[in-house]
Amino acid sequence: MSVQLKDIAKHLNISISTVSRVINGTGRVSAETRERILKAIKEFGYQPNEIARSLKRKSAHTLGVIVPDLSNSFYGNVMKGVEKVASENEHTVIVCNSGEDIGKEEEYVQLLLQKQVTGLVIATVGANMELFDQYKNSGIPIVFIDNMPQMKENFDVVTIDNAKASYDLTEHLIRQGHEKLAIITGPQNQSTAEERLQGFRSCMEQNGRLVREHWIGVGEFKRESGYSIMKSWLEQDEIPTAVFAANDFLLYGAIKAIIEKGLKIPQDIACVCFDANDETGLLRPQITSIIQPAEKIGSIAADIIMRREKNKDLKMFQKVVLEPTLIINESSLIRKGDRNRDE
Amino acid sequence: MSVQLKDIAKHLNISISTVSRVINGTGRVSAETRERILKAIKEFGYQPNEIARSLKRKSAHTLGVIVPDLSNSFYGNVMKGVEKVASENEHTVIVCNSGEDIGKEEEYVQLLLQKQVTGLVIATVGANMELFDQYKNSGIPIVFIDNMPQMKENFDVVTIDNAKASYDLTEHLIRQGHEKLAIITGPQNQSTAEERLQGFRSCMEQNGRLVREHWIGVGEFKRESGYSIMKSWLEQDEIPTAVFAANDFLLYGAIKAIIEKGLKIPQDIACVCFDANDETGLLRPQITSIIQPAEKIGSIAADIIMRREKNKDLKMFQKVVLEPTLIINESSLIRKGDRNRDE
DNA sequence: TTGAAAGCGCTAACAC
DNA sequence: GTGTTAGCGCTTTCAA
Repeated sequence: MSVQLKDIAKHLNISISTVSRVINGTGRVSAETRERILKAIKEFGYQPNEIARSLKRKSAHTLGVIVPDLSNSFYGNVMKGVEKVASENEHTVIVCNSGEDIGKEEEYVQLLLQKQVTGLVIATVGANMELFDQYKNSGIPIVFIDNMPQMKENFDVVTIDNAKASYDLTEHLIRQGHEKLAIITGPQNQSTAEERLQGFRSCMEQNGRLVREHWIGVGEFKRESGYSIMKSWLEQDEIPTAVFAANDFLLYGAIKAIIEKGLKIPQDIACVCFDANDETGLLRPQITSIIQPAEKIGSIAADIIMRREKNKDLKMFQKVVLEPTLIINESSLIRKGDRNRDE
Repeated sequence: MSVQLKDIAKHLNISISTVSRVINGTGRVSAETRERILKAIKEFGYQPNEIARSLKRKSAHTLGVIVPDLSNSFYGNVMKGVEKVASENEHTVIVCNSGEDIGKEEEYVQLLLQKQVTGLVIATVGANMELFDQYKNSGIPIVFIDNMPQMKENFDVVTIDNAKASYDLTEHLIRQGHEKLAIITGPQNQSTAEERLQGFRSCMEQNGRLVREHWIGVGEFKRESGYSIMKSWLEQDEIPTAVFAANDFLLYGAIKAIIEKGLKIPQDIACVCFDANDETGLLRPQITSIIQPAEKIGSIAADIIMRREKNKDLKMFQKVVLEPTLIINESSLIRKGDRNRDE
């Protein structure tokens, strides 16, 4: 495998450790030999073998990240944040795409453990705690983002207050005069989906609104789910005047159904959701949405790991709760007298 | 570092190598000892140290990927494809975000080399070949996607025919009756940007159209570039009737300028671009665009590396040219009599 | 069928 | 200042 320490040591007729010293800038070496070594290194195109270094130092200088969907721009931004901080700290990052498959997630957790990652950042799609037990006694820090496991007390967490954000979003709809609210959320074993429903519920109750159980749709955080759930509602006699979707894809699907039915947004049905971050500026209608600071979530998560690496015996766990942004747009704004009631 | 081979060997009073054998399923071991070992492994929660394995086998079972922007969904999809194939072959993938910074890209190339990656997939932002020289004699395969370096003969490549796709897109505009075409492209040291301009040019010439040099805008593959270039054109007396953007962000910016000016798409200015893959279904106008098979690009690139790993002495390099899809949408379709000429 | 031992490429204690 | 040497945790000959 190409050129290594001993090659250049032999070439210069000096010991391997002297060469190592100048490479690592550790210990003293005479200016003269240093020169010769540096020259030889360049000449030979020597590159230290990071695997060997990692084995020796017992750290791969690597973070592991597991997300449900790499092509989703929310996670893309999370990755960007993680990568940035990792790189600033001379670490690399291994990405794993669980595809929302809990089995796959589990394999990855294991694999990353074996790869001796410095820490793990994970947007889990389950709530299974046993999975993470091995991490606890391996001493490898693990930071949860987005979805939380049940026993989050023993781990670091960086997230937003989903219930509160959901409450605010719901309140916005109620303030707009809506009585008939429907919600489409995701798998209830994912905490985000569950907390967003909770926030919706508590706001409705707080405001004396009736939550109609048949207008609680549970889908898969995908466009198809949003579409079919909305479609089924639209086939009934009474339809909601406002729809809250727990993420953007669910809403895009719902909107498709609404448009196909010939209804107007927001006049017939107002729409709001999480994560509709419009990077194009061309979405129509423009969506009222809770925007999470995705990149920041990633960078803070990575930062926590870096901190733990420097301070191994940190016993306290932290829960970082970031502030999302509520962006109010045309999809939920009713101009006076502009509304067609459906009955 | 937690439990290791020697621990369970000692516990069972057998040799380390026997334990290794049952873990790897290599060599014969009596059924009885195998049982005892398996039991102990489970009991101890033993996890093999992949770093040590990698050092021994001289392969990290890892792919390196360098992309300009992880939050861009095109690259997100590429990553997804790479990760999928890597995972199927029991490899992990290290991601690096160059941020379109050639210096950073260079550092990453070096770093990944040191990390002993099995192969490198890169969407380079430069055309600098020296950078990749070290790879050549390290024997680590490198696959270029998206942007190509100058001397692509010595490397594998998976891409689309940018010039042809660009030609087709331009031809579509000409067929729509446009005479005054403008193009906004990216940095000319990126082959995609350059080839797309080339394709535009050759189509214009082929069709006897004059290419107006002041309507060739060169920006940065970002929304701001598209906006400012378009804006400057709109401030002049004569404005184009059609705009071709070399990627989606450039176009989104251009559209912003067009709308601000009070002009209509496509009636006043028709718009087309590369990579406007609308996953929301809500973009208005819907964009006529060349869509690249991003995930497939990633998976094929990874596949090439996996193949090279199995067949080290493969001397031939391959150039895989994938077929993109031209999606024709309202942003460039003129209904008869619907056009306002600007002079 | 099992064990001893060499060694993957490097770092770091320890000696000179 | 420089060299010798003992590992890091594992796989894999080679012997027994």
